[in-house]
Amino acid sequence: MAQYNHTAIEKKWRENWEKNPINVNDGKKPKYYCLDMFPYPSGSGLHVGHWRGYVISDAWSRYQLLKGHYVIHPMGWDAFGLPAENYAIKMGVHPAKSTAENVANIKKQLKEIAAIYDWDMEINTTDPSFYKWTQWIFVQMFKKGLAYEKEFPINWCPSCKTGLANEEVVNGCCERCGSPVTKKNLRQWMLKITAYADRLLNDLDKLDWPEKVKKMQTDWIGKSYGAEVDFPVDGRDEKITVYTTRPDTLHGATFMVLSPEHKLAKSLANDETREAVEKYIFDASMKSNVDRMQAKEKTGVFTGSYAVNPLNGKKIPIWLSDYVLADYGTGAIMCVPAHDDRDFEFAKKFNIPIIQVIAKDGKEIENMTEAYTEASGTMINSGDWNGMESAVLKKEAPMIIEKMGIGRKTVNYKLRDWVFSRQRYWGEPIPIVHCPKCGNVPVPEDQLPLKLPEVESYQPTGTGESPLAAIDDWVNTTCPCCGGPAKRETNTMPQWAGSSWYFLRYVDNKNDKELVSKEKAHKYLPVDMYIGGVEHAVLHLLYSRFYTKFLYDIGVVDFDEPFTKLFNQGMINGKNGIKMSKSKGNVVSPDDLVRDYGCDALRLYELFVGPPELDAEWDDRGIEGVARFLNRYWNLVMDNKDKDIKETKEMVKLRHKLVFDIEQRFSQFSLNTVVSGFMEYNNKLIELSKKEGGIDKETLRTFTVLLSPFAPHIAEELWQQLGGTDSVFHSQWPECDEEAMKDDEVEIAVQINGKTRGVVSIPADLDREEALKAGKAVIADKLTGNIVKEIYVPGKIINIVMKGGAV
RNA sequence: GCGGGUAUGGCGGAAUUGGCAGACGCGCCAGAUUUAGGUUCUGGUGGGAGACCGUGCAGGUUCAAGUCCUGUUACCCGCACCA
Repeated sequence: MAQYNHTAIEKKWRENWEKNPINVNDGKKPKYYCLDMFPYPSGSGLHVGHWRGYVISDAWSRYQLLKGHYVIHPMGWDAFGLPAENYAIKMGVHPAKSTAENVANIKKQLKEIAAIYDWDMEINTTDPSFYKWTQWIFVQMFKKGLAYEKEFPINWCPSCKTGLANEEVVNGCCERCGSPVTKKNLRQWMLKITAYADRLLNDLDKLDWPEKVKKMQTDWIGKSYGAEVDFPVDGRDEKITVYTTRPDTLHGATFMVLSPEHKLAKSLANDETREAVEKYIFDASMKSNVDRMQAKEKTGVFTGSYAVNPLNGKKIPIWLSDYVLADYGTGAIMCVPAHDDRDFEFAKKFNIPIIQVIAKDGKEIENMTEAYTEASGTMINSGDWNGMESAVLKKEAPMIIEKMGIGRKTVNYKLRDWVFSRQRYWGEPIPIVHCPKCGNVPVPEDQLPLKLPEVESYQPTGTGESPLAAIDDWVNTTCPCCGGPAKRETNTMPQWAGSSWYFLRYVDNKNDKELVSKEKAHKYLPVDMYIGGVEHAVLHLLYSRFYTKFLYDIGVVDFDEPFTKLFNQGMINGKNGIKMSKSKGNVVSPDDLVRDYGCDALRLYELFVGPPELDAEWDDRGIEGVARFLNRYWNLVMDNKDKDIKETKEMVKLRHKLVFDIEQRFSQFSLNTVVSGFMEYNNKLIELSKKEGGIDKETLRTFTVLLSPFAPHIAEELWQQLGGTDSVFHSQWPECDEEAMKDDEVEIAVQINGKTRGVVSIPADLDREEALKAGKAVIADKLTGNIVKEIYVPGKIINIVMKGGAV
């Protein structure tokens, strides 16, 4: 058997498409924007796992192209930030240099995929013409009061020597390097993402995104409804306000706990408790996130002061404990040990009374061993509230409290404002000038971009100052407002700054007047399909939504959600599900596979390896299967292209079934079964061709068009071989005629008591009586009992329910 | 602890959504071609001599369950003292 020469064919068409682009904007076709999450130019290059997402998005893009769209399918580089900078430091070169080299290398590798990227749209976040607009957006946010300065203890990565956003801390460790995160008191630039919390939450409903991601964002925003209650401090003027979601249990509060960072914490101590209180506060300040999270047992210290329950006047002790977070709610809680697990544990440990206020199963629990946390049951031990249903009271209590003047209804969010400055070199300089007279003044827009200066030592200092702070003649400047001496902000932006809006820039990447023209934004955006890994669920994907909403508010774009549909592809792992990494030595490079089997075969195998949304294990041997398939299909077409086979009914039927199956699976994103479908139908065609002496050209052309989004080179070549004059990608995606694929005869199973005993071939529309007769004839010898019931589902099954007799 | 996912041959995985479980591929076995190996081609391949048994486990609904319901186990992922 002949072998097709993938090397020659792929080279031929690669060059041809370069000269005659297949995806052209004629201004008439509807647009379809299919976007990949852009890569950061790492030094280790692409492995087969990276290919997967790019192959999925390219197959989808070509499918949209064949369906008559002008497809926006761009690619660019997320080149600022920690990974790029850490790599540069490791290699001992300037990040600008290593980044440029890595971009060139990955671009070369990316071209091997043969995706229909429009390289005229290419962007790079480190390009001043790009980050001019990243800075511009920051200035707009500053003007609207959404970018502000604040000094407080932030998450600090001692290894990366920079502050981190909440979203960048994973299990108490740095998202990038895995080092345990500590706290550091630093002056920071913050973005007020919390101002958008409700919109970010509510608008999730409009998105066609995986439920998992929506859920992660919902949880991250963490909206809760409850009440603030003011507890006077006994014998003093101050009040301590607590936040609770269970105001119904207010009568059961037997103590109060403040976080050690609470502003009243120290002052609540008396001469007896002062030493212990100050020690506890100091110890807590020394603990890292990881220590604090991993604490197995609750710790705490009594302050010596009491609060007064405003509802019933009872005095309750005030404690300090680090299980209360300083920056959530009010940093203080009322504790109802009978109805909260944590409070229960704390009360048990420190012998604090436990008062049950909700009856469980109608009664009070004797010898309580765990908290009763359900909001269901009748109120007891609750004064006026006795006899009410806790579920009802839970909703009404905030209003009752508000009327009494002892508190108010309120909502809370887990979402915090975004720590936006980094004490690193390789990022966009924050375009702010600190003037002793005028305060913080943004760099005037006509002076943007504020270029990142050349620096001798770009290594992080670890002092909380960025390396830029060492460049005196850059730091010292004049105030744009008053002209007096002033200093530049020396922190840089996080990597997420550029990636939060890059997708807007592709469609107008050379515009030096605007971030994107209104006209183009309206015409080409938002993104219809966004493809990438799930790891950005609460990082990039949340930040991008925030940026888009802001740009919508200031009139830059006319939509407020950036990505209409999102698809998360699964990861590709090495043997035994071990993540591919250089250190494990299990990285599979696509380069050799392309050389040996061809780009088309690798593209198919990337999809065939498993359901695209699930993780998969890479096994090199599997690629042989798709390579064999391509070769068999090649031979089938080459054998038949010069024969003049007339189409038979059988061929027409098969053709329409093929179109139906592929279309259905493709549109549902079941790409692994699309590939198996090609194999299945190829086998059927080969069989049919043997039976009938060949296959008609129309069927082969149809198959070839369907195959083209997946294996573009071989499809293009065979399309020409079958007489195509224009590119296969300028042909039409075939449509299925459901009438034409209907079978006259169907094979259906004949069962006795649900167990298959035979198969009968009958006309598809045969009536019940006839069908049952035919079915029973097949299994006549087994019908030895009394027939109780006969089931016939046309096209599906015959089932004879029988009592007695040998089955 | 809370939330989500997964469980089917030796392996990766199919199953038109309740209708012949194991499509398709890998691997394996046999045969053909070849001096031989590789490639390619043809056939076979869940278990069991068998009646039959088989979709993590135990029940249930149904004429019929991988699919629906109840309970349960294991693994993976996300969040994690958010009051």
